[in-house]
Amino acid sequence: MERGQPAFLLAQLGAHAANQFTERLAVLQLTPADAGILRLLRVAAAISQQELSEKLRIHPSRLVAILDNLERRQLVERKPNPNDRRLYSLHLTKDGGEILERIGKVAREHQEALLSALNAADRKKLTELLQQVGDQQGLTRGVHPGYQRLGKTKPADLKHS
Amino acid sequence: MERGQPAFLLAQLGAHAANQFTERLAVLQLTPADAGILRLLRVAAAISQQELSEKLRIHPSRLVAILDNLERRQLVERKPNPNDRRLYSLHLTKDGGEILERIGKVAREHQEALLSALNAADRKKLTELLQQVGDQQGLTRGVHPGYQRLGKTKPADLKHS
DNA sequence: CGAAGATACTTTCATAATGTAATCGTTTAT
DNA sequence: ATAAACGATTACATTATGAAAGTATCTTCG
Repeated sequence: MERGQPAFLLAQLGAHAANQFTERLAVLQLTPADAGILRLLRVAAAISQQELSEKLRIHPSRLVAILDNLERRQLVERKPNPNDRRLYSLHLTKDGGEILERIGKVAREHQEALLSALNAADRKKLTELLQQVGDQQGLTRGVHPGYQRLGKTKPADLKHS
Repeated sequence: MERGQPAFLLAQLGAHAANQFTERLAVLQLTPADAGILRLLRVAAAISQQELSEKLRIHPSRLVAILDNLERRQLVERKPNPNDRRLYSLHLTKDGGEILERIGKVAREHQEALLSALNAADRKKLTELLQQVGDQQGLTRGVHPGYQRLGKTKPADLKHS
């Protein structure tokens, strides 16, 4: 909770980085969740909504609307799964692949702007340290935990005037 | 947007750190906002709600309920400001000071758990690097930007079936 | 002085985010 | 074949949050 404490700095900078990236993505009319989905579909094509929701920790019911939107914009396609008609087989479209490249460009610009204070050696060192901490903390590489409500603040808010 | 990219790692770890800290605070029946307020009141006693909302970037109308809660729990006190009866003069109570110490303890435990992968030298290095980046990015030391909706995602969600 | 405007806090209201549970069609197991 | 399980979807409740109006107070200026 103090100014120079690394844990606080991490939370502070992490939020800042996420905010900045969110702003940049908005130019492409995308949210971070959208980008995460597109990125995952590139390497894990044909997965179902269930699998997608598990991997990205997005609630299945929320995923519906997100995919509706991405599909309407022709970035993603829901194909029927021949083996099981309950499941969809999700795929990146051509447009989806193209926008993914633009996302990559945005991400590189974002990172460059974010780390402009550091030289190459320092960036490398920072990356290593973060990676070590992340690994030890059991974070899945490439999956942003989001900021979901976890323990949902206990109702210490009894409202009796 | 890739696995080993420092910007992503930063956002990912920052969210993780914030989540973990939020969980630990919940044990004390406090939210991060509560903790931020208590901490600020220790060093900036007698400020008004207006000032508080500006410093912590909390919407004034939201602050009302938060302070109602803290005051009901006797952690904070709204004293009248003799010079201007529109303003409150906010103060930490004795209980507030005590819980602040417990918050400090929780924060230290949190940080220790978070950085257990790193030795002292690495922690120092990490802190320096984060500080450099944070300063260059214009972040106010000690103020968490929160995750407020910034540009509010453009309505690319025209719902025309 | 006293009216007009600004300011601080509070309240009300509209909207958005997100989770729970029910629903529908399909598949699997007995 | 029937029951249970499952994936996707929808409906609904809850919560978060900001915009704006309301109330009291202060300041400014005629």
